[in-house]
This record gives sequence, structure tokens and C-alpha cells, in this order.
Amino acid sequence: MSAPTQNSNERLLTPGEVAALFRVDPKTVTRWASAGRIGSIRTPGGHRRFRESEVRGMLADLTSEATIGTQRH
Amino acid sequence: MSAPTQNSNERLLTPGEVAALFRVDPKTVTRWASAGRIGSIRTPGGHRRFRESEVRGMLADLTSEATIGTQRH
DNA sequence: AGAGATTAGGGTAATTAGGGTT
DNA sequence: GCTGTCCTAATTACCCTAATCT
Repeated sequence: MSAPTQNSNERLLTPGEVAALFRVDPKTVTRWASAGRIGSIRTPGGHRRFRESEVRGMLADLTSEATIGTQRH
Repeated sequence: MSAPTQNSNERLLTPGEVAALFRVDPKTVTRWASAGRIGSIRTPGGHRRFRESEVRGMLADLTSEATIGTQRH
């Protein structure tokens, strides 16, 4: 049954999923992790997982929109 | 200590729960146990259970935070 | 005692790590 | 400096059936 095991409500993303969000190669995501630009969680086998909240935060923070929006139609 | 000697207040996790924490397939957790990367306890029927403290310890140990915050050039 | 969900097991594809290069 | 691609080796994911757990 479903045990109330909701330790941290943080979902983890695979390198491929993060790469898809940023439209980059998974290898690039790996480089970000190696450079300490993004936090990572390693599986015992050495593969990386990323916190979705952190990734989303980076996406939002790195997103810039036009300051003068569309005024007329 | 007033605490009753209950072996240990250790909570045991199922392969599925451990898999969710690492964002891997339950089968992968089984492989970790077979490879000796993680301690396991077998039920009389052969199913595996894992110590929560050990799992969380591994998770914490394999976690790396971003060293440089969202840096802007 | 039955029913539904999870797990073990094996085998095969898909990802990922890491280095080096463009 | 940053990213994409080629390579090999390792790890992980998905397929199945049978057994176990709740």
C-alpha cells in the first residue's frame, strides 16, 4: 500500500529530462553539474539525478522577457 | 535509557520506496543489493528490505549542492 | 481464501559517464 | 569559455512470468 513516505516532496529529473528542458545535449547538463553550476544527486552507480525545483528555478531565473510588452493589438 | 529494547527503531524500506528516493527502477535497487552496494534484509519469502537510515545516509552523501549560485556574466 | 499490488528472476534495449576532439 | 559530437564501458530501464506480500 501507499505508505506515507513523503520525505521531501522533491522530484528528481534525469540528465536527459533536464537537457530537454533547456534544449541542450545531456552532456552539457553533465558539464554544469561538474562545474558546480547545478546541484546533483548521484546514484550508487554513478549516474546523476537533478532536483526539479532547482532546475525550474534556474529556468525561471534565466528567463528574461520583454520589459515593454505588447500594448496595442 | 527508558526506551524499550526493540532491536532498533529502524524503519525498513521496500525496493519501490528506495527506488523512488533515487529516481531509479526498483530493479536497479535490487541490483545494488546484489552487488553489495547497499545492505539488505531478506524476508522469509526472499523479498528485500532496506534500512532507512542507511538509505538516507547514502542519499545525503551522494548529494552535491551547487557551489556557485545562479551566476550572471 | 481470494484479490490486487509489489518483487524476484532473466534477458535485451536505451541512457549515461568519461575522455578527447571540433 | 561554452557546446555538440564520436568513442567505449558501465549503469540503468523495460520486457516477461512466477512467487511473495498486504
